[in-house]
Amino acid sequence: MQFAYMDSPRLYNGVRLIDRPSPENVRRLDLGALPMVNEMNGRGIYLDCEELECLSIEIRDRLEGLEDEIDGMAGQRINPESSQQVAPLVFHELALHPPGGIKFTKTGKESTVDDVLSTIQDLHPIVPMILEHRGLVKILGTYSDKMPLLVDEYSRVHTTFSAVTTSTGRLASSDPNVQNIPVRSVWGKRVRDAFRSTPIEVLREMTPGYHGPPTTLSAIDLSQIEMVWAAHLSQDPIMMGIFDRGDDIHTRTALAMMRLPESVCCCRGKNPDHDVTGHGCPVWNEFKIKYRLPSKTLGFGILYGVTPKGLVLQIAAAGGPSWSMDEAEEFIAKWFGVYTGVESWVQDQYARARRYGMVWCAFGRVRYIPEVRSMLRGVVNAGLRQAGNQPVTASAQGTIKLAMAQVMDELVAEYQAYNDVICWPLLQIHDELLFELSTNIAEEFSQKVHDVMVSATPLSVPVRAGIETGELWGDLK
DNA sequence: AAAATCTGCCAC
DNA sequence: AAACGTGGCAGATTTT
Ligand SMILES: Nc1nc2c(ncn2[C@H]2C[C@H](O)[C@@H](COP(=O)(O)OP(=O)(O)OP(=O)(O)O)O2)c(=O)[nH]1
Ligand SMILES: [Mn+2]
Repeated sequence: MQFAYMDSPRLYNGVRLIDRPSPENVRRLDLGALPMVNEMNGRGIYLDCEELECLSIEIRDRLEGLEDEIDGMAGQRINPESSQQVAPLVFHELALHPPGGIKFTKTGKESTVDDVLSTIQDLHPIVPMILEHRGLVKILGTYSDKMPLLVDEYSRVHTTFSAVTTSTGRLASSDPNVQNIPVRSVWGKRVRDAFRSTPIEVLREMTPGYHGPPTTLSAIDLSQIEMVWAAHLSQDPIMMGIFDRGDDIHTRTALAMMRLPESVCCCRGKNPDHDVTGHGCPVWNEFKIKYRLPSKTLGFGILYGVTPKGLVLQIAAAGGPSWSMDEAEEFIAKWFGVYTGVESWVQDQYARARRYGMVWCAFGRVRYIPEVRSMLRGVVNAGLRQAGNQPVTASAQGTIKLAMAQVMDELVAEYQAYNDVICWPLLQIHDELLFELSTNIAEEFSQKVHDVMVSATPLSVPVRAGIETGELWGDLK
């Protein structure tokens, strides 16, 4: 005899989609992901230290030149890393005025954060040099100088993934953090290029008796995963329609931001001349970097409660068009006007936070939101934004954690049992899994991982994922 | 001199 | 940055 209500079907390890707080369910979910987490922590990823040492030398060289030029223009010795030296120089001695006015840090000092400086970088050549200096020091200090100090005897970097650190069910990576290896800047990408598949001679050293082929890296990345979950959770028909058609929401946002007609992005496959969304299109790569990337930030920003003021500053910092607050407000309203179901779902989360002092994700992972009881509006609003964010982010983590469990138990176990086959889970980067694989099994294994990832959580819309394979991590894009 | 804080920036 | 969210880390500055 069945009960009258529908139990949600059990997914891998008996985990369920369940719309109420459920610590038992979350426990199953998290414990299931641990075997792969442990495997990753123990295995490490090969790092080409010589490559990074060369990079460090080049960066130091560039830094010296920059420092000379900066000092020359400033007319004094100045440390570009010291915001307390940079602020008086650019805002007062050089009298450069940000369009949005000088901003202040919470302790009342003049802020020289990138977002502000980039709005005045055309006013004086010293500004872009300060910004470049900061970027290079960051890469040098955090990555190219530091990482080689952390490798083991086989030149592998072992991070520590923690599953009990975040309030959203994400993993955290530390010592070193491998979830923020640069990828967006030209210099930064060279850091990522130093993470690569193990040279065959090192492989044989690590794995005596290995007679298989060399290895390659393979990354499987969930597509627009939080937007997909937002569509599923809210059941918004427009957003669901986008994913049902296999469309790309970040690209659509980009086109809207550029104020191009809908027809441009709806003509996919029909009018190749104007179809900037087609991957075969020669302008696609440029489009992706110049417009799709900022549109990701824009779309997630709106979904997670960006204010008109915040949006204006965000667009300006990205070097985009100069919008008024009214225009930003209108864009946000228009976005929620299109995805009305998402707007009401977000409002439901706010109401839930206010009533219960907590929200929960589709797996029953709870986040307490005590901020809603504060007397301070700013604190309350921050709490409400967290309330809108956690259910989406935590649900998306459910998808990848289930995949990690199933891939480890079923696929990695199988392939590691074969002779002369390397099948190593290396890293998890929130919605992406990185493996090192013998080249002869790379394609079929990656395809199987892909299939597990996209079917781990059956949603109202298709979950998609991309596979990229290559020797260098930096090549997987 | 070491510890704590502030500010800034890398990624998803 | 006062107000998209989640993290970790480093250099400068301040406190102990
Ligand atoms: N709130 C917020 N979340 C972000 C931001 N950037 C990334 N995320 C979250 C949401 C994404 O779904 C998830 C994975 O990041 P990705 O860079 O892979 O973006 P996404 O998967 O949406 O697009 P993709 O098709 O992979 O290019 O991380 C951001 O700027 N703000
Ligand atoms: Mn992704």
